[in-house]
Amino acid sequence: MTFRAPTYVVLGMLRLGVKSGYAIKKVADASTQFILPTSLAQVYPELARLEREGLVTRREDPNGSRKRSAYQLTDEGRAALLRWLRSTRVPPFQFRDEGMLRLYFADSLPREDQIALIRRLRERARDAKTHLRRDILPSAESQSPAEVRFPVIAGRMGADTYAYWERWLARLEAEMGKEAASGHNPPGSGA
Amino acid sequence: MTFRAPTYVVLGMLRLGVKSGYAIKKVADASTQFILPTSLAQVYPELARLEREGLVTRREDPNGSRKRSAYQLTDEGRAALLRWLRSTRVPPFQFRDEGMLRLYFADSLPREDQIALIRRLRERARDAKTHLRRDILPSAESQSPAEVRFPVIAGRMGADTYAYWERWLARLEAEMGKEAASGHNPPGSGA
DNA sequence: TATAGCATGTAATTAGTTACATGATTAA
DNA sequence: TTAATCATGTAACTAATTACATGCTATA
Repeated sequence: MTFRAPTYVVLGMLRLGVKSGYAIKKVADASTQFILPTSLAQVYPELARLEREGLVTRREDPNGSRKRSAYQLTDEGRAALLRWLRSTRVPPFQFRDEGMLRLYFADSLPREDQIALIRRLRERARDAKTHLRRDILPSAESQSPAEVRFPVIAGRMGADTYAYWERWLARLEAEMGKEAASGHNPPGSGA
Repeated sequence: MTFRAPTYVVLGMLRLGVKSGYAIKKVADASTQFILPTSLAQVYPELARLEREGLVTRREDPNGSRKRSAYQLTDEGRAALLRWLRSTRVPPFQFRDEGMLRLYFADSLPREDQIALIRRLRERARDAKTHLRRDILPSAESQSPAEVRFPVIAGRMGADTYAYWERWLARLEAEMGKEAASGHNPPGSGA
């Protein structure tokens, strides 16, 4: 049995008291989404597999006459989550971001379009920051009990990172604009 | 014909004057790797496909008696790269990072292990920063001609982001350590 | 009464990685 | 002479997304 990150999204959500597959997807969309997107076609097979392997148990939990399954961690499931959290093997960072890849190859563009690209990246960082601070963090702060602090900490790390990128790209944009205004145009630039 | 990010790694590398599939992989490993990892099993079929669709042309380019293919962009290939760079549709940021996911679920850990997790994440950020600044950026600065600046800019953005995370996590680590030392232990914390 | 949301799943497709296979050349 | 690097590809597998399919319930 091998586990990947989506496995631990499911185990972690169950640990936080989320019970059904549908609810895991909903809560993930309003929280871990910004770290790792999760789809229902991952969640349901993963729950079935975790049950087969004894990390979770399932019971019927109908909502009125609408049927529903409630899952909870077994001791083994809790242990697996802890082992993962404690594991010293942390995979390397990688941005996997198409926007940053565009920045890498931006030399092919004329100066004007380079600046436009940087502006778009900055605006995206600003929007992501605003989204996290306005839509994600408040609900995480209010909905989770006092002893649950790390969802908010992780959300702040994300929001602060976007804010950092916004500043970083604003500075780059300003520098590029100044160069363009002063007529400084390095040879070979442009399409 | 649909294109994804790996397609543009290939087109972008060809635009920068890299010629063979093997060389694309090598250069990517020393540059775009930190944004988007690239494997040979992606590069070769992608080159074949781009040739079929007329975005690149291939010619024999033997190295001594060892055979080799040299690819270069067609006008259509250059246009496709420019269209992508100019496209206003920028996919949303997402971290896709297992380390940050661990942070999100760290409430299950006892205080001591929470601090250890944060320390590991900080050390990983420090190592990634050092790697970029020491191994990646110098070669990008020396190897690329003067009119090619964006590989270095993207590399700096990456390195500065890691440096930011290092500071951010150091601050969090210090705060957690202080709380632990002062005996402040919120109810419900721990495994 | 019809739309949105709750709830659970499978099928098909697309994407990506790892392993396999081959062979030449160069440097230790 | 042997290990590393150059060079090109395919096969097999693993992972992830999108689309499909179904049916109930609450609300506008």
